[in-house]
Amino acid sequence: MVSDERPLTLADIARLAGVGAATASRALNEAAGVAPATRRRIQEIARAHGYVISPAAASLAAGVTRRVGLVVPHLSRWFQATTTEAIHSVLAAAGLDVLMYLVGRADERRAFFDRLPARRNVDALVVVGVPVGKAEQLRLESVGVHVVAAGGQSVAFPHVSIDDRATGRLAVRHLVNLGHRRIATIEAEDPDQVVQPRDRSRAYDDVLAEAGVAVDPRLRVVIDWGGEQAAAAMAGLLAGPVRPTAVYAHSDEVALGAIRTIRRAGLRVPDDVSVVGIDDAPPAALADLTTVRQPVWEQGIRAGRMVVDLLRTGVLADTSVILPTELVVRRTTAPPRDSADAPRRRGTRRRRGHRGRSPT
Amino acid sequence: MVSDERPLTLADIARLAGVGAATASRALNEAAGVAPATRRRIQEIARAHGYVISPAAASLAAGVTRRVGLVVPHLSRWFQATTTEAIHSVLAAAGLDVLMYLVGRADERRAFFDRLPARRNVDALVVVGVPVGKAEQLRLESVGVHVVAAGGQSVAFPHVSIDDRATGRLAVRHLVNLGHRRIATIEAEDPDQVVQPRDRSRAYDDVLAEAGVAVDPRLRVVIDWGGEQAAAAMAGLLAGPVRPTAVYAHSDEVALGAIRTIRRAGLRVPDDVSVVGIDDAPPAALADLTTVRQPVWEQGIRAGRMVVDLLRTGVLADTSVILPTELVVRRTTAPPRDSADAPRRRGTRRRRGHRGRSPT
DNA sequence: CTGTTAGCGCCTTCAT
DNA sequence: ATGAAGGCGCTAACAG
Repeated sequence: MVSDERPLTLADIARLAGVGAATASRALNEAAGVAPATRRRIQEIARAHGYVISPAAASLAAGVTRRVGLVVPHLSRWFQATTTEAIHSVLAAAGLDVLMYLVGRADERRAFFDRLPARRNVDALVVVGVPVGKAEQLRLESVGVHVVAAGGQSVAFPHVSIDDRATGRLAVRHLVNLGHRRIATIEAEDPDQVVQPRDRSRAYDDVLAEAGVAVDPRLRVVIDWGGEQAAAAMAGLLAGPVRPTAVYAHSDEVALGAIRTIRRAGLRVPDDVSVVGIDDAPPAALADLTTVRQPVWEQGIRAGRMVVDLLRTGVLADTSVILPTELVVRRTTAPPRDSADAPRRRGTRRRRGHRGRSPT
Repeated sequence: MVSDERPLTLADIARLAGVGAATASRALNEAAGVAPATRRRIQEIARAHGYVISPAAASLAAGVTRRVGLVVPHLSRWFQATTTEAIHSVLAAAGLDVLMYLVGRADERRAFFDRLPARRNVDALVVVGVPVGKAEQLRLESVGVHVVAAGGQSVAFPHVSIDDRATGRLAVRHLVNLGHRRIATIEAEDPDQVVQPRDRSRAYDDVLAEAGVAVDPRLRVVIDWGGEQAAAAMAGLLAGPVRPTAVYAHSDEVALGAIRTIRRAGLRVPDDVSVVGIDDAPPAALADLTTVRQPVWEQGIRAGRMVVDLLRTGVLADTSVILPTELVVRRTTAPPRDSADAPRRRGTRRRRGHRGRSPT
């Protein structure tokens, strides 16, 4: 078994190549000031002997870690998982290692910023969907780690995200355009306060006001993020005094939960109730859900690039990147059946395909 | 404001506390041999000054990284994301940092094992759902990093997983017990070869054989993993010469895709076609899908503990942990409908439907 | 219990 | 273009 030999050091390689350690170091790091032939020879020897640099030593000597911390609440959430993958792909391509910090619970987040494990452990931090307060920001800055935010609204840092208000408007506007007036809204609040759905809620008020529809508080329900909670909320809505002809959900997950309840109640989607979500996560397509798509992968890519740029140059051209969203019409929305709610036309059932943008 | 001051070192803290560096080191590392009062004082000073140890220096001196590498194909897959979260929670609690290596594509995996970027970067590796061949195993061992596998069938390493064959049997047996005989199977193969569905396929043959039902190759279809592919496959099945009364899908994702197609075709689930999946991922509950639940979080926890034990003691009590799965009956499976009252589009050979009893 | 002394493996001026 | 030497910050023997 080979396992217990002392790993080769730079000095070993240098000796093998008949050069000094400094030259070996320069050669292996693609640093300037080495004769091409020498460099090749050294690299060849290193490769042949399976030499691997000691990150610890390099890090200690050079003062950089070549590591980036990824701070994210939950990987089980599609948005965060996808963003994380995208960020990782960019960082990995740039030769940076990714340290993962999962901070879903508030106490985990506090502990993270308290202990600042990232302090000397990473060169930069990417926070995905985590609220970073002013205090944390200062703390981070004073410690000299760069920070980039993705998918949140941490205006304090360079960030990339979508416009939540415009996104919500797309969804509600679609329902209004179909002729709906009794539109319920299921607002998902993150129990861990990670996501502030404020803007998605405002969008509802905006569009209803523009359409001259009074907001009926009985049609607004706030839940903890999650399909099950949404299902329960929908049950309440169906049992309530005002039955909605359409539902605006803050996410696909919520929308899907609502749909399950509607179907279980013997009602049909979209014939009896239309439902629209936000995200266009994979289950949305499988459930034929009308939703507003946000470019999740792209957000991660952009955030990753920001970090790489920051690490390379120390500065950033674009400090705020807002990506566009688009309505994806599938088969969970249709005009309301009851003509009292549909001034324009009676509900006709659509059979096939029909993907694409909505009548704005 | 933002300080460019040199970060405090252990020596600074030692001086501040009026002790030697060694004592300070011992105090901060909870190592034995420090007077309680002294220790408290040192810790207090360190905290007050916001001292943070330099991982690089500690690592270089001690020869361990206190980092664990997590090798996983995709975070966007529910199984892998959940397992990853679970593993992370255990490792974080043990004070270990987690380095993430995403190797979804075959070339990424090859590159990983070729270059072994983890080589001197981590103390151990957890591989989640990645096939590790004999060659890779030797490579890893020769480098002296511990390896634990989760959710795969890498018998070469300490591992935790489920029994895929038994799991598949649960699903198919359920359909058979309901009285189904024309059972289609949609087998999902990972295009990246990460998952080998062999055992889930065998389960189908097993149970059908036991039930005395001949396997009809026209009812077996193999696809690339994914809901969309499953939807297409289901369309093929419905258009085929033998219409199944039930479908056994290799995963929930596949099952959901199939259901969409069935519904779009104007058929009903489970009245016209029953569908069963595997996993019990969150969308399963939302879609009321009958499925076989596997304890994903638990698998991650167990794998994480294995690593921690390995790092602490160097050995492992249990080197192979197989966790149980269970059938979850929801509303996508039911006995086959009597052919007499089944409206058909094309004539099919009718077989006497054997009324099923209630599911187990 | 505590201090002193050596490195850990590499990068980086400085010479040459 | 290359080599020599110092030090990055910490831990692990040893002494005391």
